[in-house]
This record gives sequence, structure tokens and C-alpha cells, in this order.
Amino acid sequence: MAGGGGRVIRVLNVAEKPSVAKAVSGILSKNQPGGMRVRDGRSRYNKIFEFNYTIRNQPCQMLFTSVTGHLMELEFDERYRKWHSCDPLDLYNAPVRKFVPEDKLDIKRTLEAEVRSCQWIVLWLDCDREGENIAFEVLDVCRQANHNLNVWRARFSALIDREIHQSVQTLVQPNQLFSDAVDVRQEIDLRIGASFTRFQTMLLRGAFVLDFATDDRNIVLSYGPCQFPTLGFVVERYWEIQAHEPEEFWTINCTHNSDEGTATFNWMRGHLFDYTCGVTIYEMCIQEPIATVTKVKQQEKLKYPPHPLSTIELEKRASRYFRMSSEQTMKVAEDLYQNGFISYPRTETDSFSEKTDLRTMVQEQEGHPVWGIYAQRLLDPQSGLWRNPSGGGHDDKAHPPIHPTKFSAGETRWSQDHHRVYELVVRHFLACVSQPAVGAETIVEIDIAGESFSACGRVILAKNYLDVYRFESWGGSVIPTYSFGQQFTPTTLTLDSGVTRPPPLLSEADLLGCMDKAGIGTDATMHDHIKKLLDRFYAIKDSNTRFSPTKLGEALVMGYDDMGYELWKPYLRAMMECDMKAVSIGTKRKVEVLETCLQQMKACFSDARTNKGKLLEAMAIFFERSNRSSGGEQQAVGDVVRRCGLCLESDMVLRQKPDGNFMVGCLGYPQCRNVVWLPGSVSEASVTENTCTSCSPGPVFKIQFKFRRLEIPPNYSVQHLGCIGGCDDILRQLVEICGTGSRNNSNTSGRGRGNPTASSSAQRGNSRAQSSCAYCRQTGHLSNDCPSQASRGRTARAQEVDNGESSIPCNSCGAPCILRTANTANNRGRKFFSCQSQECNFFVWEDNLNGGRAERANTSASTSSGRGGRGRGRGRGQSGAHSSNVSFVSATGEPITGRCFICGDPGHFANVCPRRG
DNA sequence: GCAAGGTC
Repeated sequence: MAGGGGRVIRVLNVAEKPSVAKAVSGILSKNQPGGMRVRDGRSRYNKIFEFNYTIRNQPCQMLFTSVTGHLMELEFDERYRKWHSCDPLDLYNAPVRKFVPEDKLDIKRTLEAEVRSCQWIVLWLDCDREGENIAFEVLDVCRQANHNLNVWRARFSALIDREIHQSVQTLVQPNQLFSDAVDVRQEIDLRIGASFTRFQTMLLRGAFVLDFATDDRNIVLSYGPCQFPTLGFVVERYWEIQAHEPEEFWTINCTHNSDEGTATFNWMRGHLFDYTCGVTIYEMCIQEPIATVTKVKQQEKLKYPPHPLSTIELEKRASRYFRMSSEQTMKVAEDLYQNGFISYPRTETDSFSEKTDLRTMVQEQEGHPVWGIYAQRLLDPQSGLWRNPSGGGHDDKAHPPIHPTKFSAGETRWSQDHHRVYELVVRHFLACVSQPAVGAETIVEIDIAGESFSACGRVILAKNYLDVYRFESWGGSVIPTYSFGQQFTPTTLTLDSGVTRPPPLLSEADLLGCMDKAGIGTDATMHDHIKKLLDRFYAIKDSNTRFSPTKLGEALVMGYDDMGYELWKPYLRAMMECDMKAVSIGTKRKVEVLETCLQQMKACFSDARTNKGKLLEAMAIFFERSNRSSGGEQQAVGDVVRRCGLCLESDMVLRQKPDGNFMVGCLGYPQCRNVVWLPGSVSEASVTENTCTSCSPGPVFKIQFKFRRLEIPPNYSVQHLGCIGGCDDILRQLVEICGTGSRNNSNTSGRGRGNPTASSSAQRGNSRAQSSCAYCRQTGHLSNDCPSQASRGRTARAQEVDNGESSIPCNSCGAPCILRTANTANNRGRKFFSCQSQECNFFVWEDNLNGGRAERANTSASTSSGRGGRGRGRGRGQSGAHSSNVSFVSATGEPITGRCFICGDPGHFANVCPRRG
């Protein structure tokens, strides 16, 4: 590797964080002539250490600096950065680039400046996949500044002298495959996260009144491959609790008092759900109540101290013992680390290296007023209290378990949480080098009329580690002495009932456990994902530090669940993790994994968007519809016609407005209001692949139009391939003749149309638009009078049981609605109208019609002819077909079909499920 | 204004 002797070379060493640069420099510079010098770089945190060292006989002048985690970020090209700049689906193919963000430029400049004078670079990044990726980021920057670099990677598993010296003498090459795996993760996370976040935010934010937010216009409904499964755990448990049906059970209890005390015997059958069975056995016991001792077993039991402390355990225990949030725990731990009191707090490692000098660490604690005496006992060989710690089998190869690094009896600037975390770290450390607690356990089994019962007694012989680990206890109870074959009459023998209980809501420790098990997040990020749920209003933490979903969190999960997707389950992440592993060991190639995964996710995204009705339905269960003109996402999607010539940033897309009219609008709306209105007589329009040869800037894609025959003059053709770039005379003439669907010219266009009987014109006028219902969008009534509101909030659920004689015209399609009687638990006997048409699922409670019936009937009559096929096109088609399930009407007036996710019954939804309690 | 991953 190195040349022998002679010329001194300069070596730039780079660590992942300042603390490692300092620690490694300290180790390598020890006993070196000239010692270690420190100077500032451009970044105030990342110092540069200088010392001399010899690597395999090559004298080196070492420069040692650091980065702070990733040096680069992945982002979409500028063109796709703005939310309205493109269809979110495009984010699966949009070009991405890696760049050094503003706040890391100082570090980049330091590296560039220092590497120019060096011949070698040694990468001391953490020895995990992320570390390897950061190594390549550093390399990228350094190679651009110095093309003739000799590149080396140092592999070390702990910051201890022997390891460090050994690793610098056995330098290796950086591992491209490890880095590739991280590239894959980054790109997938970015594309999935951004596309789904934009999609669901734009779809739902304006469409519902999000009553938890002061200004819901700024709220972001984010989606991420880690945050959503985390939410999924919370929702799943919540549903499990709601679905729980308490069940009564029966059990036989037996106690026996003697001079020595009381023994409680448990029935070895546990409990029975069958009362008759329970009573029968109980009666048998009562008739022959003499108990015979069939077994007496005495044994020594050990209760072991915990494994050395990893990050997750620290978070879990601080939550359990002090009710601290994982986020706060990490904040405090970071501060203690920065000030030298504890070791690096982000580690998976839960076993100490054999070389660690544990006794010196214990020694440091001997002077503590509370646990100092315990530390002294530990070091006293006479006490026999010492035990080499057992490992939990995890090792991140970069950091030791969390342990105290400096003695403190408490600092004045410390908060209560600082005291708690430091105390936990120290006591935990002292506990894991201690002997386990020892107990003597006695198990006694008895027989009464052929039924077996058992009792357990425990005496603690030596508390050992429990003396210092005050957070744990070991309950013990003394029972009288029994001998084999002994007979006695029980003091009590009772048949008791109980009911099964649902599991509790997830605690923070539970949640961390779920995430850890499913591989969601890393030790350094788990608390971030939990906090994100709270910040995004997806979940709340109650006073008992247990998590439950908010309405928003539940609705989102329910929406995706109803689609049949498991986007809220941990499987996606697990699959990604599996693929990353394959990339890192070279069994799969980076490009192939990226391509496959993104292709699948793109299809999934596309599919989810087609099924967005499910998300809307789920949201409608929990939230009021908003009156704001929204459904931003619904309107935002359309085929691109051209680049916007006004803002020059976004695309212009062809859209059909809710009233049926077509327009070409800029996706930059509302920042950019560029719009081209199309003739009101267009019945169909679609963007083709033909481009206009005369309009610029191009390309301007031509649109295939179909006009309504009766609304255009006879000398114009019904079919027309047109251009909106300004060159198309026919289109311009038809706009003049027929008008457009815009609000501004609707009155004049109405006049110019010359065909007052045309159905579309009746709905297009501004005055009519204002009097249309905000919920069902029909004219003739306002939202406060909307008949479909009867079923909003999912309180109206009906199953028809008889054919009625009365009927009204359907408010939706005009067909007759027949009066029927409901037969559900909540609404038995209540009358409702339901549409007869096979195509329509309109439904309204009779008692909600009140005085509005006549008006509704008129409205229906007048609009039914006008709505025709076009009205139906607005989203009715996808869920309008009759199914074997019972159908309902949502807040929008659209039919919903489905079934309860709790019990599976197609007759109702989960919010009214009787099992929900 | 979107993700998750480093770390200050």
C-alpha cells in the first residue's frame, strides 16, 4: 500500500462528525513528535487537527477534519420543485440531482481547500451503509478539487486505541455497493414521499374543513415510507381496541390460610367462556373440596440485569420510567453527550467490546452521594457483585453502548430531565456490570376433585443489581410450607366471573418496539417519525403517554385501507430494506432495483389516484365538506398542452370544470392565472400527440374537439383538431359564436349562443352557479337545504325491507325514488326514498325532506333533462354501479359502496359498527 | 410546502 520511508506525504482524513475526528486524532497523535495542533476550518463546528503519523513506514503529515453527517441532499430539478409545476405522477421520472446545500457549503470549501495540498485521503466515516454513502459524497467533492488523490477507507469498530491503530494500518477501498444501496433508498423515499404528499395534500386540504388547524390552507398532509407505517401501528391498535367485544369468562379460585400465611391457588385451566361448563366443574369441586398436594417444586430463580444501553432502549426506558418523549430524551442525551457526560447517544450497540475498561468507568462514579457506595461495592472483590456484562447481540460497529464518560453529581445548569437521563445512563451501566438478583421460588400444585390448581411463592435472596437499578422491581410473596401428599380444606373456593379486556393503546415504548421490529427508521430517526405524527396532526399522545390516531390520521389510513393498499403497513419499507441489502451485497444492481421499485410505486400511485374516492369517502366520515372551491388535486390533473407562456414555470393543462366546460389552465394557479377558455359547445376534448407547427414557444399539443351539433352553426364540423396557441381561426370563431364557460363572459355568451334550449347553457350562468348547492352541486337549492345532507356524517344507513307505494323524482337522475322502510339497528322503521335506477344510488331519509320536497321535486324535474350524460361523468361512474353491498350516499351525493372494516358486514360502516362500542 | 438519513 504505502511506499517505504523517504518523502513525507500529506493525508486528509475525514470523519462523519467532529467528535470522531477529535477522538481519532487524539489516539493517533499520542506519543507522536510534535503532538497535535488544532486550527479552525471555514465551518465553526468542524475543526482541523494536525499531527504526524506513520502508515506502513510512510511518514505522513495528517490533517484530520470532519463533516456533519450527509454532505449532500437529493432533490428534484428546479423545474419540478414547485408543487404545481407538474403532475405528481411525473415525480417518478423527473430528473433528480445531488447537491451540497447552503448550510454545508462551508464544510465543502474546507474540504476543497485542504485536499488540494494532499496526496492521500482517508475516509473515517461510520462503518454502516449511510457512512459509506457519505464517504462517496466527500470523495465527490474532494476529487473535483484534486484529481490525483490516492483514496483509502478506514474501517473501525470502536474508538479505542488498538482498533484505531490497526485500522489505519490496514486501510481498504470504499465500498461502492454499500453506497449504492443508500442512493436507492434516497431516491425512492424522495419520489414516493413527494408524490403522495403533494397528491393527498392537494386532494384533501381544501375539500374538507380541517377543524384542528387554525389555518388549514397551510397544512401539509405528508406521506412517507416511515411515518405512515408508524401511523399504521397506532391506528391498527386503536381499531383493535374498538373492535374488541368484551366476553364474559369463568374461573375457579382457591385460597388457603394457615399459621404461616395465605396461599392463593390459580386454576390451571385458566378460565372458561362456557358458564355451564364452569358451574359443572365448580360443583364437582364443592362436593369434594379436600385438596391434596401433588407437587412441591423449589428452585433458584435469577433475574438478570438489562443489556448495555442502546438508543432505542434508552428511549423506551426514559418513556417508561419518566414519561419522557423519545424526542425529548434524545435532545437531552445529545446535550449530555456534547458536554462530555455520556457517550455517543445514537447507537444500536448493546454489548461492550472486551477491551473496554469498564472498571475505570465504575471507579469514576465512586464519589457520587447516592450510588457512589454501590460503585465502591462493585469494585470490591469481596462483595462478589461484579459480573462481566452480557451482550444483546447488536453491534453497529461504530459506537459503544451508551455509558457515562464523566462523573457528575449534578450540574447547576441541568434541567430535571438532564438529571433523569444521566441517572438512567449511570444506573443502567452499573446494573449491567452487576450480578443478577437471586430468588428462591416455590411452586405448589394441588388437586381438588380432579382439577389442578397451583400457587407460587418467591423469596428474594440477593437483590444485587436491583439495589442500584431502582427502576425495576421483583415482586415476591411468601406462601406457607407444603409437603407432597399433604391434604387440607381450602379456606375459600369460589367461581368468579370476569370479562376480557381490549389491549391498551400503544405507549411510546410499544411504538418504538413495533418500529424496531419492523425495521421502520433507524435508532437516530425513530423519535423523529413519532414526533412527525404529532406535528402533522395524525396522532395525539394522551396524559398517560399513549398514542391514539386523530380523525385525520384514522381517515387517511382508512382511505388507503379501503383502496386495498397496504401503504400504511410496514411491508413496503421491509421490501425496500430487503432490496437495499441485495444491492449492498451485489446480488441486485442499483439501477434494476430502482427501476422495478419505482415502476411498481408509480403504478400504485396512479391506481391510488384513480381510487381517490376512497380517501374522500373516508375523510367525509370525519370531516365536514368545505365550501371552498377546492379539490385542487382533482382539478390539477390534466394532460399537458404546452408550457405556460406567462409564468414560464408551469405547464398548461386541459381540464374539465365541474360545470362541464373545458379550459386550458396553468398549473401554477393561483400564482399564475393564465387560462385559455374554450367554446361552451365542446362536449369532448382530449390532448393529442400532434404539435402545432406555427405556434411558439413550442411544443403546443393539438386538442381533438367534439362539439355539440345543436350548439354550433351548421357549416362547422362536429370534429375538430384544434390548437390553442392562437393560430386556430375556427376555435376563435366558435368562442365568439358560442361563448365560453368562463364566469366573466357567461352572460354575454349566453346571449350569443342563440340556442336557449341547450341544456348546458342553463347551468353555466353566473347567477345560477351561485345558487347551486355546495355539496351535491345541483341547482335549485343551497347546501343548508341539500337533501343529500341527510346522510352526511354517515348516520343514515338503511337496508330496504319493503316496497313502498310513494315515490318522488330522483334528485340525481330523475328516475322515480321509491319510499322504503329501514331495517337497521339504528334506524329500524325509518322511511327513506331510494332511486329505482340501476345506474343511480340516490338515497334520502323521508323525515329530512320536510317542506323542501316540492321544491326538490321541481328542481329534479327541471334539471333532470339538462344533466344528461355529462352530469353523470363527474365521478359518478366509478362507484355508481349497483353491487351486492348495500349502498349509501356520501356528502357529495355520490353513492358509496363498501363494508365495515371492523366486522366485515356490508350493511354499515365502521363508524356505526355495533362492535365499536 | 413534500421523504428519510446523517448531525450541529
